[in-house]
Amino acid sequence: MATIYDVAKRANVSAMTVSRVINNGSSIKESTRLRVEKAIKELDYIPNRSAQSLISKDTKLLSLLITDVANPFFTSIARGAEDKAHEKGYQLVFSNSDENIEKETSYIRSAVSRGIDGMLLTPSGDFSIQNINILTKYKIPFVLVDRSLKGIESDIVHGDNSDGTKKLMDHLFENGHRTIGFVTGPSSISNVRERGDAYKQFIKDNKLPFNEKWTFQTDLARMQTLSYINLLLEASKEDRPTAILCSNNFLAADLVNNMNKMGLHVPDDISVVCFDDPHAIQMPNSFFTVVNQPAYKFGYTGMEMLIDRIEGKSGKEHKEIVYDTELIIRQSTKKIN
Amino acid sequence: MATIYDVAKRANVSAMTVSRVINNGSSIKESTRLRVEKAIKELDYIPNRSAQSLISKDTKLLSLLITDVANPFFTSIARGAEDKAHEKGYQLVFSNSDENIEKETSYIRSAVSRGIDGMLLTPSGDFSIQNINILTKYKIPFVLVDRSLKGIESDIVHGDNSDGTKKLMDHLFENGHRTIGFVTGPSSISNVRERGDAYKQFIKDNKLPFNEKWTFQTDLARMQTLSYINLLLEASKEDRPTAILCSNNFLAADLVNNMNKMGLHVPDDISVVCFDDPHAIQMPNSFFTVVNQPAYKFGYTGMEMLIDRIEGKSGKEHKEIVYDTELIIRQSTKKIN
DNA sequence: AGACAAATTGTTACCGGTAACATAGAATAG
DNA sequence: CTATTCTATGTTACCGGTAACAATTTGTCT
Repeated sequence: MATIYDVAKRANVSAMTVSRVINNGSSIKESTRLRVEKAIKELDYIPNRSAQSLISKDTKLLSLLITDVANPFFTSIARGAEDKAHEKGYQLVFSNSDENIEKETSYIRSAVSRGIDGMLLTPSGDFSIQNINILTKYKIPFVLVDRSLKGIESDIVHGDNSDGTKKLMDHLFENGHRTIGFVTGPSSISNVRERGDAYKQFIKDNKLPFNEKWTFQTDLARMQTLSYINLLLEASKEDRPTAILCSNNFLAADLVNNMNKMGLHVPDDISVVCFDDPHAIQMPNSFFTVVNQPAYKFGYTGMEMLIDRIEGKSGKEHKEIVYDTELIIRQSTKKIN
Repeated sequence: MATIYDVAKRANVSAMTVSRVINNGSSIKESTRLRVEKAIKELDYIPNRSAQSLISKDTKLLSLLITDVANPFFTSIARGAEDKAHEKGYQLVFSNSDENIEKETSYIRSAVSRGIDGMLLTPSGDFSIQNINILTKYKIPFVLVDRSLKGIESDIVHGDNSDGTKKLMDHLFENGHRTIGFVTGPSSISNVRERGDAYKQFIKDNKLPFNEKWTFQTDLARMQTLSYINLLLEASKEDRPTAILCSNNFLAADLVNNMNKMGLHVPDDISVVCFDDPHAIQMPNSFFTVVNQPAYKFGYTGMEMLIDRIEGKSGKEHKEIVYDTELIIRQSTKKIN
């Protein structure tokens, strides 16, 4: 690997002059510049970023910490984030926390160690605050995506969870559903809470029957929807909810896959709706009725906010961007009498 | 940001001793180790990887260069690659080349500049060889995924394209299809060639009618399937293929989406099959009949090969891993008389 | 106790860049 | 024609670690 000294020697100048040529520093004689550029080309010289970072304190490296790229929602975030990062000359390290706080901690520590310039992240839950504190301690700018953190002031991009939930509930209500179940994640996640609150609010506002039993809270990493399904199967048909709201696409896919296995049919036996499309691209014959969030924009805009902050282009106060959701009616819901 | 010298001063030892404690170097007195560890904790010291890399010549950073994370096939590769990388203590920079050679070049150059230890990549096409040469020049280990490169010897993971194509064609043939169209990408991509060859071979072997007209080659980035559909619509029903083989999931989704818009129905008017699922997770009511490749394994195993090579655990000869494909029959195909 | 080996810790130099300051030669001014 | 200011380039030191070697302390053995 050629170093700046190799180039310097070959061009018969000092390393400093080479450095100036590379960073189009001031006052280089044309003939010198040409000689240096020739040497650079001949040696295929590429500057060593570690050495540069050691001085400049920046790395042009950003970190994207999401729970799982395989989830199309996060895939789109990742794609959006990478697009903006690339646009601005940054590169992106990505990590999957799998909703696991230890994994999150370890990723954040290595990101800091690597000297990343900033981080775009979806915290696994409120306990992630301890991890955020590492970032704060090291003065590393960060932007939250999709989930806020109790008591943490920061730039953030997310969707309108209350309104999204309401859209889903409205749709079910308009289709005759009155007993609506709720399958969701751990309440340490802000959007789970917000969606849960909106769900309860809707039930209250519309004086729907409420039975704690039909609310099922599960781990987002290994969703145990089967036990919920067993509960459904044990209940008499009249007691059963006629529709279920899932707070998350993966949960919904898992739920319906398992329902099929157990002989419960969607939407004939029960309607199912959820947040976020379970597929990244537009598909013919899509199944789920969803409230979709502009995940790509989450990533793209979040990254933009992050870079603005890194480059000192944002004010002291923190920005919050809330995107509208869009109801897409498909095959997983059905009108009932 | 605390440095090793800050820790050293606080613990009343030399920087070297701190370094030894961190890397559990030999012979440190227990009392010293404790004192140093205390100082590390108190200062929240995290070693600076740029400084370490400058000496060690490694960065524990790997690069994953794929064409598009948003494509579920690549999403799964990314997830598999990240899992293995994390297991082995590496972090992953990811980039989307979008089948664009210039983008690929620029990504590779910055990866080299960054001092990545190795690269896992899906080259955009045979012209990517010039980019591979940069890696070779800098002696950076790499592993190819999904696509090989004419005349380049390297570690590689991919699926069995010929057999996969044959499975798809067999399925169509068994369902009565005789005139089968082919929608594919540019022939500079190895798997496109292999699938195309297998397609032609099948037609020859089974003495099926062949009409060049029903083979459509398009850019994988902006797929212009509409013009193909217009061709179909112009032809009389008898001349039209009764089934189409797409060499790629995105192409198939785009094709069918556009067909729906134009009033051609799948599978009633025409059957469609393709390589790779257009969704990353198992979905109820999936639409496409596909030949699936174990994309996650592509990423996971590819990364394993890469790390083995980096760490000098692989022999001189290059390894090629070929995975079997799996035919999954769903709704996009139909038996005809 | 003295000699030597082992254990523990320190010193120096260097990795590959660049900031800050220094210097030589050319251009401009008086 | 000398003083002064640019212009172009070089020198030195340092970023934060660690390898290699040096020095000191402690332990072991006869």
